[in-house]
Amino acid sequence: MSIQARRQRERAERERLIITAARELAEAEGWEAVTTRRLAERVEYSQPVLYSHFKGMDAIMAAVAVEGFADLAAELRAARAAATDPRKALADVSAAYAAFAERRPALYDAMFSRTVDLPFATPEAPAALHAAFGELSEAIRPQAGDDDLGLLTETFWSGLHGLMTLMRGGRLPREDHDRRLTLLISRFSR
Amino acid sequence: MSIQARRQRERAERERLIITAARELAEAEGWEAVTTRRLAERVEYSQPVLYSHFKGMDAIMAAVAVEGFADLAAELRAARAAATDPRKALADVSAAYAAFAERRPALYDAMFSRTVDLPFATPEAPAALHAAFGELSEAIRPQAGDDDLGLLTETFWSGLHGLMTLMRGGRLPREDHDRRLTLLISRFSR
DNA sequence: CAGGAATGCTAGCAATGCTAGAGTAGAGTC
DNA sequence: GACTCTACTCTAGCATTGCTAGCATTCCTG
Repeated sequence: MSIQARRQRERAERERLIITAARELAEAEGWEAVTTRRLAERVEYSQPVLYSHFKGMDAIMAAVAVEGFADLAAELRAARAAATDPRKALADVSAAYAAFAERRPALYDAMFSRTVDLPFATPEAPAALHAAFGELSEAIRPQAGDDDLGLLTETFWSGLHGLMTLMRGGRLPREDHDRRLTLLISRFSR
Repeated sequence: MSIQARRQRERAERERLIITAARELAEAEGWEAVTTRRLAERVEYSQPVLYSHFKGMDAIMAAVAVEGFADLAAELRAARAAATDPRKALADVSAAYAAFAERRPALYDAMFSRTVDLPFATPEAPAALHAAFGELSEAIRPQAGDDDLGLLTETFWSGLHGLMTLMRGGRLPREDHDRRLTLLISRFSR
């Protein structure tokens, strides 16, 4: 029994190692640089080991994304907790979201842009994703009025997501980012 | 002289052929199915011919994107022209944008999601892109108030783009799309 | 009807995701 | 304490990718 437990523990540790290595590699050089060979070399195992843990590269990316949800949720929560009044809370949470996307673009892509095999808009979605979404919801709740809070959160989130992806793809000039963000918030405020 | 002219014409035709084939292949099976070999087979030339026209696959995708800007601009213009009052114009143009993204997802990705080597937020950007952006601008102008029209257009566009990409990536439930779109428009209306 | 230049093809390279099968530990049994 | 057997990891390889070098061929020019 104890031997099996130790093996399971070692396996879990190695899985974490793989996920961390994949994330670090992606954040350092982008997802296109995360190949099975380079990842295997980094964790000092052969490629087939990766496949004993994950179905394929997509599954590895999904695991990285799940980690990212927790990080994002924590940062949004911190931003909301530090804010004094509701209006500032929305601005601060939005700024935290934007900062996260800017600071960790590869991680953000795995979470929100790349096609990964994860449940999103269902109860089975990762708990951390619900947590992050909940932070956005609470931040915008004071501005909901008669609108459905869930729908409003989704729509505001779309605005944030669109701003970040279009800017990062070179479709929007960087220098106006702050003004666009302010404009988005003001239009979503009653 | 005439011979050179004919050759140039034939070359241009073949280039169009390549672009069209790439777009059709992408729209039928997605961009990951557009490989140099399949594309070459489709246009009934060998692979190196593609490289005599384009620097690589990215450049082919960029050419497809430029074609797409013209299509989108035309559809937005038609929607705006058919609308009776300003409020309806914004709704119709937004719906046309969403319909375009839904109907031609691969084309939309090349235009707005994939990283392609094209100038966007500069005067050198494709004229058709400016045209499409201009349609959005005119549609939202009545709602601008004291806000800068360019920034407002960019921000509203980000909202549309975010809605479509998140929904298509499975991050937002499809069934609420219309309500989210309505909500976005209402928040951007004065 | 030759000479030459443009043009398209065959063949191949390095790298990709993924897998089959061999080899090697270490755990359980007498 | 020796032995079998299971579980695990690695080497080697497949099919496919984007891209390129160098050879044929074709067609225009004089």
